[in-house]
Amino acid sequence: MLENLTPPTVFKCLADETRTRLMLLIAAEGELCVCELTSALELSQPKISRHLAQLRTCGLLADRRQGQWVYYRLHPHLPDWVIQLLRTTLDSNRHWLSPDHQRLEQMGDRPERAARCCPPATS
Amino acid sequence: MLENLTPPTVFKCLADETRTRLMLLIAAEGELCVCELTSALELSQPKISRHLAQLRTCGLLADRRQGQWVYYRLHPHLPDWVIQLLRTTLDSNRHWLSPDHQRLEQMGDRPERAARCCPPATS
DNA sequence: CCATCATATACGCTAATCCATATATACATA
DNA sequence: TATGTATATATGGATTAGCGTATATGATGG
Repeated sequence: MLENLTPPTVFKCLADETRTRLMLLIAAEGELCVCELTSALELSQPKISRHLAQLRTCGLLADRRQGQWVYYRLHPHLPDWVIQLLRTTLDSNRHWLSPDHQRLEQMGDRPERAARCCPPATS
Repeated sequence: MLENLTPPTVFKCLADETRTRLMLLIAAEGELCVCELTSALELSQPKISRHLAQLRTCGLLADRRQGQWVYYRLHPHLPDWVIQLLRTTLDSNRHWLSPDHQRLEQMGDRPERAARCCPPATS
């Protein structure tokens, strides 16, 4: 699903309120785990998971598992125009995303994100 | 349908190959009539018309009638981030749109576009 | 008026999408 | 191995979206 990122494909991936909120929040924060996204969006875990899987399958998101948590980030090979598109949308719609953002900030017991800042010394 | 242009709304409007092609072609050309779009996209007239109506209803396009032809253009009150989004997408996907563009160029008997360049002298 | 061209809409159908609920998997800790 | 937490998927049903065909509307030129 790498180079199938034509414009309509990308728009279809984003054509759902839940998925747009997920993508913009992740674009703003860099990396978030499923439980953080579930809290921020106040939606059921299966619903969040299903939409994340869809975004992963179409190549917009990448995931990594760290312990019991799975973290999602923008796919590292995302074409530049898609990143620009997300930035533009994000920058002009902070107010629209702010409820999600606030719930994320106020969430207690957010898991530590160790692996990214302390990669293994070898290789 | 003016201020309902939230990100997911916009993405939903664009989440169809025909509508993306229509929007990008219009964004590139400024203004096109239904018959030009039908030729460029090589699709049936009702199909084109139906998608144009959808884009007009959700506020992305505006239309004007000139004689027997109806011209579509980007809606004049489109928020800036939507315009940017279209530009970004267009600039990085010219190759994807080029078959449509070529068929448009090669189309014979394209209607004259008089009204826009020669507005009435009064008012 | 009547015929024609351009465009819009109505109708019936199929296919895709989204959801809630239930269940499965993976990891951690005891 | 057994339990709990985090995440993923399967299933079935309801809604929506898109399509082709047929028809309606609206302007133009006899």
